[in-house]
Amino acid sequence: MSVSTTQTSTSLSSLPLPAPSQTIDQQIEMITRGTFDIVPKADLKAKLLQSAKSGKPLQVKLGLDPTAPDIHLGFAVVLRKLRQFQDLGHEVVIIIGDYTALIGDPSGRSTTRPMLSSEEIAANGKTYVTQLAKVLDPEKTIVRFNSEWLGKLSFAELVNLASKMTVAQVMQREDFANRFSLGQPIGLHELLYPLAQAYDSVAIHADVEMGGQDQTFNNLAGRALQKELGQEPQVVLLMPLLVGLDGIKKMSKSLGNYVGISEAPILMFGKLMSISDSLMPTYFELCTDVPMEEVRTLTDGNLTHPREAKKRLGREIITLYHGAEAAQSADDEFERVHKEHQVPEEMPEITVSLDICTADGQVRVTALLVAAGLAPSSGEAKRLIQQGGVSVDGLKLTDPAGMLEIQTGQVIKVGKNRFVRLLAPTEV
RNA sequence: GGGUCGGUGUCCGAGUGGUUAAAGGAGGCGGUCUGUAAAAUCGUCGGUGCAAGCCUACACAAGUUCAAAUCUUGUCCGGCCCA
Repeated sequence: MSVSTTQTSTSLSSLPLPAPSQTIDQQIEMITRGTFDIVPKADLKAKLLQSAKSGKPLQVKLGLDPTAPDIHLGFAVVLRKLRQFQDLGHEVVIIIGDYTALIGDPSGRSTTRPMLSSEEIAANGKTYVTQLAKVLDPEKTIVRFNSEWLGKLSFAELVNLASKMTVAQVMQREDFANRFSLGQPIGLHELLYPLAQAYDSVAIHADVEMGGQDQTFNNLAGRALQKELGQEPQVVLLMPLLVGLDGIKKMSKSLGNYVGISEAPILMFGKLMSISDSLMPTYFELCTDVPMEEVRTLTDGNLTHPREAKKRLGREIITLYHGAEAAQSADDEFERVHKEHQVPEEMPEITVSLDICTADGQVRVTALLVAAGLAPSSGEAKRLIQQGGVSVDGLKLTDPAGMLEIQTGQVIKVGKNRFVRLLAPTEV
């Protein structure tokens, strides 16, 4: 039986549904893992049943900004859930919000978002496809841009759409309500965002919309608008926002508390080892496929030493993105460096520039740290040295005004885990 | 359009003429302790310089003053109230 997807031209394929080996209830259980909320759960079951009966895959929507993609573990939480749908035979529709971004000039301040040209958007779209392929199945992924339908809306149509929502409804949204009560500005256009996103769901006839917990309002708006316009409303599936390495804020690149899925295994491992113990259960649940029963054993301090559990966590995650071998060697390397206090095998190498050297080949250590990128300024370098945070070949530096004779192979260590190997200056 | 309040370092926030590179908090960074966890604890956080020092900073600009984050004027941006 072949399936025809009604509304798309960019569909990468239309595969017949494989007969899933799990029962619907097992599928529900799998999908439910880690979710923050499913609204309403009963509808999800109904949709899954219906799809199984008709052989027509569900359209699972995810909306994204057209900014340069940056896939970290937090983002991957949502993607991995989408992947589960694909593994059950359903189709994922990625909507790149190029049009919503064009409207956007968020919070007005000094950071005017540059308008993206259509070429840039197309380029970003491509990048997305490659990046998403690390988690998603490209065969079952459709990428669409919302300018396709939003750009065609006439003002009259927009007004009509806008009439489906009230200000009070929009102001329910927590961030709007907060900003309003704090006296922070809210641009009128920002109120249109939920509407625009909701219309995306209408345009593609979404069956399920995935999103982070912070998207609750927008996604529910989609559900409401579909109902309003006579479509069967989508099920809204919300994933919690993964807490970042700091243990407090959500993982994001701009906060610097993230683990990118393309990062070097060793780096990933180190970052994951630094998370707070209390984060482990969440990370296991959201970032790995370790069965929940086993997770409970791993995260019970009486049954498993937290350190071992965390190492396991690191290996599991790295295995997903780099393979089991890379995971094991990252673990081994970590042991060497942190347990046996050896120098890592690989580290950045810096060739010392001649113009910071004196005639007899000496370098002021503060200048060296700055040149090596280990300190942002010489003042900071000085501080690091004074506080005993810098060592050369294992010897702590004490004099911030000190000089050093460069020898190739010298290893500079700053703080606990920043290493650089020096290469002697070369004649130019 | 009118009235009114406000714009301080990464963020929050004190400071209403000099001793202010600017209190306090958050956060960051480094040391000790550890499991590169948490908690605790000590130190540190504009730039440059080996240093003395110099430079740049309290929205922007001009001014008053021996001296301005602090006073005046203008500009820009924002909140609230009224229309």
